Amino acid sequence: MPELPEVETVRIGLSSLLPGLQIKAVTHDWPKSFPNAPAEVAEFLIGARVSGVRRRAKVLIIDLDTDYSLVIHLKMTGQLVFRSTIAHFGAGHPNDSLIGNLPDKSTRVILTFFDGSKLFFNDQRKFGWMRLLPAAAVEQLDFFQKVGPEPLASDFTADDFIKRLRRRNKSGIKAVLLDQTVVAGIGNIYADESLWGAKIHPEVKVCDIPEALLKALYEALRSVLQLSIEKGGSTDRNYVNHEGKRGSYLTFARVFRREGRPCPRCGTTIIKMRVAGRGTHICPRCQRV
DNA sequence: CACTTGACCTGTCCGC
DNA sequence: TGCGGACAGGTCAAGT
Repeated sequence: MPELPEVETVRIGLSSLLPGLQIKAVTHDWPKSFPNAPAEVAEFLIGARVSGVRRRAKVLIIDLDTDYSLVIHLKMTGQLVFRSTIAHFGAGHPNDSLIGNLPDKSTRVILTFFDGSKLFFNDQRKFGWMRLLPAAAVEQLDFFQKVGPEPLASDFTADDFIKRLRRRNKSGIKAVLLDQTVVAGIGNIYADESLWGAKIHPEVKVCDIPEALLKALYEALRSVLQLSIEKGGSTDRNYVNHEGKRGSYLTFARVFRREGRPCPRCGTTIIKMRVAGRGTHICPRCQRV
């Protein structure tokens, strides 16, 4: 669920809060959430100061002044919530906050800083993880070696996009969009939204899609991702930002989670189907190619 | 090789 | 009300 716009929203939030903070303590209740703790934690995490927060694909990277980095993948239900003082560890406004007192039963890791603030890594389904790695080792991770380009990078062109799609010419377009080695950061929500935008059926093979439609898909994908970042991402069930607040993109979604409701373009009822093993939302009239 | 399926997990929702 | 099963869907590994 956290896809590129959700992780980017968290990055933006934490970038204004974490740099300069010094780590005092770490607790973790679920070994797989922090698999290489505690081996190197005492030496390279405790006492370290945060020097910056980055994102690559759906991965968040918290850089430390020990030349180590915390690499974090939220997978489906991960949350990173920052609370500045004990007084604020309680619930936020009920209208916009999905979580209350922290830690709660899905808290896996807590970073405590010397000023009393805390960063909570919550993960209901325990698929997410956090790893402490030498900064130089981060880009050597198998995932980063294979992951495709950032779709919002200024130098990522429609030609680049189409060339990469063409390498999977015989595969269905949705499966290709979800393949992180083709383009980074796209998940189920933005695959469905961008395919609707370009009027492409998710099961159509790449080789059967006209060039002009692939170019439209490039434009739709970039504008959907950009809009979602502006709206703070999508909150379907679990996603919250660094303040524990929901994102509002789904208010603007055209097809995702809108089965049974009219297509905003032609009024045809949106249907839900299964493509590439995922719940997939389409307008059966608009998306016929 | 490319695709599909299963595993990793928990919470929610639906039908009986 | 309780209970089993389907479903949610990011990524990797194993199977077809």
